[in-house]
Amino acid sequence: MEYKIIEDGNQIILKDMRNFNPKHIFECGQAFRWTLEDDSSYTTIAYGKVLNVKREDRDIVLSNTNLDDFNNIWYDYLDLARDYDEIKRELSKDEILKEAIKFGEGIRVLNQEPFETLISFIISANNQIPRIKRSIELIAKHYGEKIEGTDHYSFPTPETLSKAKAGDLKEICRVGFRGERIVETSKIIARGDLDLNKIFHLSRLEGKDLLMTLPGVGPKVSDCILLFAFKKADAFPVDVWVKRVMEHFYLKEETNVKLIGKYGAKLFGSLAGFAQQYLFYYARELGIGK
DNA sequence: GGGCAGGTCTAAG
DNA sequence: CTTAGACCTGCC
Repeated sequence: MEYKIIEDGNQIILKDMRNFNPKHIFECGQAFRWTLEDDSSYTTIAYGKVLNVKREDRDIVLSNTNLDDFNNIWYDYLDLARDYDEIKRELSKDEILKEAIKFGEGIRVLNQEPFETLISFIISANNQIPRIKRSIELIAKHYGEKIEGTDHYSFPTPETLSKAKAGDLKEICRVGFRGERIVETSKIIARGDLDLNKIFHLSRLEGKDLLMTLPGVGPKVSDCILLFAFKKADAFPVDVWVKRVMEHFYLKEETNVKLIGKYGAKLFGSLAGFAQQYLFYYARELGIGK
């Protein structure tokens, strides 16, 4: 580990932290509960806690936390055990990825909570980031628990969401036609008919088959959940942006998403998920194909 | 006002 | 097994 960890009051400071750019990490479409503050730091609610993250020169400052939470929660959540220099070195053998990495050099893939990730990406279907974020905040506010001493709310449990009315989700939380899918999926999880934690021990393809039995979870959403919550780094979610960037730089012709998914998985192998994040950020920054 | 956005589901071919 | 159409919503 090339950086140093320092505890200072309610802060944890990662000294000389490389491969960690908050904008790249929190605005690359993998997480929806990070908000940009006036001081250009980012705040999130996860694992029932509120965390603020700020880059200060060469350091990353995590505020409103302590060493215990850092070790038990944030170290894994922020994927701090992973060697991104090595990943970038490997992926840079590909000339296009080498360019993409220049844009999103500070990207990391977060390890998020399974149920929240599941519901969040059901909401993401045929949707836009600002609206996805708003719906998730509204769901937390109406169905989650207030976090003591703050104005923030945790994301609700499967049990709570399984008792929600699809109509309320639609009218109050603005999720539209995804309301039924959210309730039905929550019921399946709450009943224990599908044990999400089991997926940690499955291969990507086995996990994908299991997730796709849930209402609202198709090929793209399942890959996102596998990558962002279950550490399946070989998952290669193909959304419209990845489709555009792959067609533009690699395939040179219109190609259906299923084929692009196979192509990416084969080309990038066990690092496909990281490649996808760099390419996604690159495509959006450049507005490729728009 | 019609079109479209970080897909999925359904009903057909 | 591949492929159109519909689908909530909010902003252009």
